[in-house]
Amino acid sequence: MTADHPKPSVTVDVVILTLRGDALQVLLVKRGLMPYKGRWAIPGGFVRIDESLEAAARRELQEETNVSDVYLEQLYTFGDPQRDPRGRVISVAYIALVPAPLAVQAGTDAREARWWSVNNLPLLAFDHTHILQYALTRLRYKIEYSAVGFRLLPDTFTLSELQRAYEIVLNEPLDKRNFRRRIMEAQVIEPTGEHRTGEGRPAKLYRFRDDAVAEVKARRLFP
Amino acid sequence: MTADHPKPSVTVDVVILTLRGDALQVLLVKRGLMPYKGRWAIPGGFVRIDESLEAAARRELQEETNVSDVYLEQLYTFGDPQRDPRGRVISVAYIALVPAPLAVQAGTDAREARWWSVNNLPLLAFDHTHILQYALTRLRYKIEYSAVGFRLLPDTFTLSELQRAYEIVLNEPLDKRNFRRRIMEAQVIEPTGEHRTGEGRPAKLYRFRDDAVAEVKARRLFP
DNA sequence: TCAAAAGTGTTTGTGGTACACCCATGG
DNA sequence: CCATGGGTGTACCACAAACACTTTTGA
Repeated sequence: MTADHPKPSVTVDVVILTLRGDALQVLLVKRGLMPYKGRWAIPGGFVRIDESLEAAARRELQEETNVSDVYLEQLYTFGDPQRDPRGRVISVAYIALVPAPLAVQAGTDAREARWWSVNNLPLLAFDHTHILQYALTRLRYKIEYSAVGFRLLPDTFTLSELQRAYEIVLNEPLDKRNFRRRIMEAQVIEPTGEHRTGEGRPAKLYRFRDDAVAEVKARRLFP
Repeated sequence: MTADHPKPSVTVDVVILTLRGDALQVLLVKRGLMPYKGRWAIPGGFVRIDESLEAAARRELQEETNVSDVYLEQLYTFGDPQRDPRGRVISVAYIALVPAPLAVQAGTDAREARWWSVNNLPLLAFDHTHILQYALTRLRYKIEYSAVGFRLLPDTFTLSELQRAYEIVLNEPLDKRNFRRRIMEAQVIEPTGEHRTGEGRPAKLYRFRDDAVAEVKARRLFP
């Protein structure tokens, strides 16, 4: 094999999302080099020749956040020939969901990196605005019929915290009783036996059940 | 830019599906070269340096089937370093849905190409069995909540033909009255005014309405 | 007039949605 | 004892699923 034609470069870009301060936030890095120097961008980098795509994505994630064992899903591959002015670069984009409190300080290296609310984003480099919008569409869609919402929370959480997470992602208020009933019926969480104390009545803590069937069938368009 | 590290090769592979003889069928080509010489494979090829991924997929599709204007959707990108024994090859896989009667003879060039029922497949080259299974899962999933099923039928069709298409893809029988009621309520098709004559009572012909809202919201896991 | 496929309504059950009050704790 | 957030049940409505017979044509 080994085509005699020129090969494109392949990168992975990882849309890292978390919940912070009642908002869905995304981690962006400031570009220090041309092109788009000074613009904010989705973190990413070249795929090494002997590393799988997911491994490359996890490596980028680790470099930026120091967290591992997070939800990671391939989003889409962007391959427009004009998307990078330097030449042909194909980007395999991933979504990562980081539990809220683990999303501590980002950017251990020299690069400037910070969290941005998805409701208040800067101008991004390359086609990254497009990639990010696609990621948000996918997340909002997926959270409705699977249990990815849990991946935005720590191991244990209260039902109110879980409901709040769903409300932030879906950007709409949810009914407390209906929310609780459905989530209990779905049997995707179990009580830890602990309680979280604070202002007001202490709340039961729950954890996600790893053995749970976390998907629900879509309503059929046709019977 | 242009990394100084070695670059992977990038191919597109197109899972071309159609309905033939009451079965869902996929177009496969027989490999004439090593590796996997003599094995059947999903048609594909290298992405040219100045061509988008979708353009590459359409080019492959055209080379194999001589049809254009068909449904084409990016499926997933497969990038395991070991998936091709010749070296690092990343494959961006697409699904194409070809209308039943247009799916005429495939393979204009010297290569051997033929349709295979997805229920009776040969041993495939590379990780193509995996790619194909993933494509079928996606199709079956998607046909339940969107209107892609129409893309397997010609421009005009009867309700019985449409129902049969759904039954084949979903691999389960559907109730005739419920099927007709729902599809009419969804307002995704309209009568052409013509009839198809044959054995038994002539059937009304319908066409798909391009302006139709062809997606349905998934049932929420949580309210 | 028979075979073959097209076409058509109703009933019953389940699940979704809307809605308001009492409980446990800390200050 | 009061403020704060946690926790609980029911009634109504809409949609999904199950089900069998009549109609139209060609042979």
